[in-house]
Amino acid sequence: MLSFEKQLEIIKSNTVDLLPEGELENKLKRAIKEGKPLRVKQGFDPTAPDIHLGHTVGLRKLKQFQDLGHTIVLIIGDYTAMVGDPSGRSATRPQLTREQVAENAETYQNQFFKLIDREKTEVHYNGEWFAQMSFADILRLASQITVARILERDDFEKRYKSGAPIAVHELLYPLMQAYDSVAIKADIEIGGTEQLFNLLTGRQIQEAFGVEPQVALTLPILEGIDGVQRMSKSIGNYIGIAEDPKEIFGKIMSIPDDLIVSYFRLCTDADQTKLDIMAREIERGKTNPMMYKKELGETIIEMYHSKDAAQKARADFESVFSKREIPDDMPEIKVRQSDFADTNEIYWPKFLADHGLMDSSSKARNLIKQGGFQIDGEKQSEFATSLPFEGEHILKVGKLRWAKLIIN
RNA sequence: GGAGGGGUUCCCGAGUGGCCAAAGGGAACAGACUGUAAAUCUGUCGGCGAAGCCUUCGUAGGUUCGAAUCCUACCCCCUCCA
Repeated sequence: MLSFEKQLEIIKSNTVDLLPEGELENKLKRAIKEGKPLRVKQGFDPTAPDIHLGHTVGLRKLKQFQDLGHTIVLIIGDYTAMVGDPSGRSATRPQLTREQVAENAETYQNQFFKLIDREKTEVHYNGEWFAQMSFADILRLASQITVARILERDDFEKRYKSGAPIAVHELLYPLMQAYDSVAIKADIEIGGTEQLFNLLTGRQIQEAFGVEPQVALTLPILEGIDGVQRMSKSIGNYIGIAEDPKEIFGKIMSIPDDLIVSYFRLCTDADQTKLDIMAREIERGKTNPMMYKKELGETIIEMYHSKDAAQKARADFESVFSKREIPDDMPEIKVRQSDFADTNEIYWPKFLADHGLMDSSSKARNLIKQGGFQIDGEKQSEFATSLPFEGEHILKVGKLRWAKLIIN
């Protein structure tokens, strides 16, 4: 094990809250002295099966603990998923069925262990204890906290005041998460800043059940690629680690520039010195933010896929978007001249819609009007091309869609 | 059980008899610009081979020359009082 000071430094990096003051120090000292690793918990509800960069902030912190020799305890919240964490939510979440949860949990775990050493991780489903509980047990648990206390939370308070509905089972969520900490005797629990209440409730409930209270460690919340809301699958502003490298690279390139540094900080191993230099250079306009964004894209793809994939994704992006080259793989559309014999021309709006390049011919017509349709690199301003039209042609529809048209 | 509020185009949200394919915002898309799929600006944003027509405002009927707007029934959601 590393020295106390060194460990503390690593653990504290990037954290927002570490409560209560000084308690981590005590636990850590004791752990080192007794050679007994800390039990570090984080739970995930398998509400959606894909892990995205937002999740990796916590997972990477767990990894640090793991590398320091501590024990990671992963809770897969199959029961809590049936409630849906109300944290930061303004509406009741849809409840999932057992089947959906089981399915998601499976996919989820496979992705977990891209970051964390499977061998050294303890995995629990919270169904392990919740499925056993009787109604009397639930009452006992529920009696440990007051409604006022739960309603203190920002999100509930807002919903309550604004008259938005709060279902009773939602009130149970913090207690369930807290009880997880009792069940696995967590020393530390990790979560995003919006989890602070849940984490602190954990302490209270642990105490009530005679377990030493955990330390609450919160991490910054990663913004989604829209740069506004937190990264979340349901909002659709996420980058999944299992996504296609090209897709990841593209999404990274589309994040607002002022997110670059925080993405580097929270999602990569870049050290503080590098982050400082980067922030300064971007601010002074010394380096084009694009350079860092590309580096970010490569770094992240390399972490979850491979160096090759990273380089390829970058090269593809550069050729298609920077140099405006034609991509090497594009769908082919094969047609015959005789297909258009009745009008003796190809009417593009309909053609593009029929071949799935546009949603509808109205939209296609607009796109052509706006100059977004090219044949062999030439903007088309006419809706139709008269017939004899043969051979291979490259169609560019908007900025992203390409197709090779083969007519004979 | 009682009283009240509401369901509008991808989302939020205006609209209370014609001027409404429906304000505004967001998202999305396109163009310009840029060594970014960033930022910014402009435009488009139900469907139809452009006129004009067709289908949309919870569902089903009805009133009217004409309904998102009025009436009836039904479904769903929410709040408050008990």
